[in-house]
Amino acid sequence: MKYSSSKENYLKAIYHLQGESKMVSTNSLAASLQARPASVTDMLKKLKKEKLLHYEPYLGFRLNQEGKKVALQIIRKHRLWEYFLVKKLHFGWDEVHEMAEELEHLTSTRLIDRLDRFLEFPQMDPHGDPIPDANGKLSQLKQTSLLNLPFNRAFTVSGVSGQSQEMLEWLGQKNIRIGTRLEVRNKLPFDNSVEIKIKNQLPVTLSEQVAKNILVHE
Amino acid sequence: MKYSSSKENYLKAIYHLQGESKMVSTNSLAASLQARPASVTDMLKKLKKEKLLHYEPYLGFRLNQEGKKVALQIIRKHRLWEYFLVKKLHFGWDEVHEMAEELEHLTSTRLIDRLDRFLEFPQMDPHGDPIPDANGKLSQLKQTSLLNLPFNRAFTVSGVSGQSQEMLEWLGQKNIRIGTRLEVRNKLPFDNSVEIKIKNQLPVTLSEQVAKNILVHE
DNA sequence: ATAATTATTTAGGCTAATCTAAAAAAATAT
DNA sequence: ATATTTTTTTAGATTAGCCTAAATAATTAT
Repeated sequence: MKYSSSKENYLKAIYHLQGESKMVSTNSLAASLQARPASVTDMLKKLKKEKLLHYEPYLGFRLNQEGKKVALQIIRKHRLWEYFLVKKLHFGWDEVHEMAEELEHLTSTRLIDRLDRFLEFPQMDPHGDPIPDANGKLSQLKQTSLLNLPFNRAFTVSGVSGQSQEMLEWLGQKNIRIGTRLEVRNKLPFDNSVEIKIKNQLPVTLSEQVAKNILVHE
Repeated sequence: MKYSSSKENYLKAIYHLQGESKMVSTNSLAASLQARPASVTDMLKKLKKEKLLHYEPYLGFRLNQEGKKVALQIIRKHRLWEYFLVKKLHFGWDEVHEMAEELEHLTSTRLIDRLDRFLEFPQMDPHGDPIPDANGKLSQLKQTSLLNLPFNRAFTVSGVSGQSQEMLEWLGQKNIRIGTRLEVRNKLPFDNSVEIKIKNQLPVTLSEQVAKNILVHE
C-alpha cells in the first residue's frame, strides 16, 4: 500500500505517542502534529477505514499491527536518511531532522534497501535511536559509542569494550563506570577527542581510542 | 520561493518542450504530462500569476527568465540524484528515472549542494545529459565519449581527441566524422569495445581506445 | 470564403487535507 | 448530583489539483 505524506505523518506521530500500546487522545495528537483537533478527527476516520488503527469516538485510538508496521517503515527511512546526511554529507546531527522529514516519504523500497546496504546496515541513527530493519524489527538496546553522540544530551554508560586494565582504572578515577550519567560537550575536529561533563565534576577530555570503547544509552 | 511538486513538473516539462525559446502549445504539454488540456490551462493561469512564464490565451506560452531558473534547478536535482543512484547505490542507468522524479522535489538547497560536493561535482548524469551548476549554468556542449553512452539513442559526433592520422583515416573509411549520427548497439564487457550503428551502414565495432576518443552530443 | 476539423478555454464537479464555529460528550469541581 | 470546564466530534467552507462536457477560437481543406 501507498499512503500520502500526511497519512504517514499521522501514523508516525501516533506511533511515537502510544509507546508500546497506550491509548492516544485527539488533543495530544493534534498538538504533536501542530494541527486542529477537528482535522485529526477527520483523518482518524480515514485511517480507521483503511484498517490501520483501532478508533472509538471519544475513547481514543491506537495503531494496530498493520499501522505499526507502516509507522516503523517510515521511521526506518527517516533514520537511515539521517545517518546518510551525517555520515556521508557531513551535516551536523542537529541539522538533519527537517531534511529527513522530507526524505522519509520517498516511496521506493528498493531505494531504501540499497541505501541501507550502501551505509553498511547501521544500527543507530546519529541521535542514538535504533534503526528498524527491513522487516520493522528494532534492535533492542539502543547502545552506541561516545564517539557518535550528539552534544549536550544526557546518556548512561552501559558498557566499555576492548578495555585494558589501565584504562578501566583511569576511567574509575574519573568516575566513569557503568551507570554513570554524562553529556558530550564538544568534539575536537583535529584528533576526534571528546570533552565530556559529569554532573558536579570538572569536564574530562577523552581520546578517540578511549571514547570509542565507551558504550552508552539514553 | 517554494513551488508544489505539480508546479515543478509543469515547469520542467515546459522547459524541455520549449528548447531555447520556442512557444509551447497546451496540447503538447498535456501530452507530455499525461494530463488533460483543461488541467494545463488551469495551471498556466497560476504560473502566469506567479510570473514564471509568458502566456497569451490561444497563442501559447514560454518560460521567462525566472521560470527557466526554477526549471534548471529541478533538472539539476534530478540529474544529481540520478548520478548518486547509479554511482553510489549501483542502480542501472535505466532504473533510476522514477526514483529521481521523486527526489527532484526535495526542497533543501543545502542538501543538494552537499550532495553535489559528495559526488565531486559531476558534469553529466548517467544518460550523458549535462548537470546544471548551482547557478543554473549548463556546461555548454554536453559532449561525452562514446564509452559512456546509453544504448540505442542517436548521437552526433562532435569531436575526436588524442587522434593519430591513421586512426582518423580508418574512421573516415567507416564514415565516422564530425557530424555523423550514430547509435551504440552494445558494449562488450570483456574488453569494453563498443558496437555502433550508422544509418544505412553495417555495424562497426570500436575498441575501447578508439571509442574513448570519439566525442559526441545528442 | 466557407465549412469542417482541431485546439483551447470555460464552466462546473470531485477529492484530499486542512480550517472555524457550533454542538455534543466526557471529565472535573463544588 | 449538578454545574462548569474540557475534549471531541460534526457541519460547513476553502484551496490545490485534477477531471468531463460544452463553448469558443484558430487552423485547414475544399
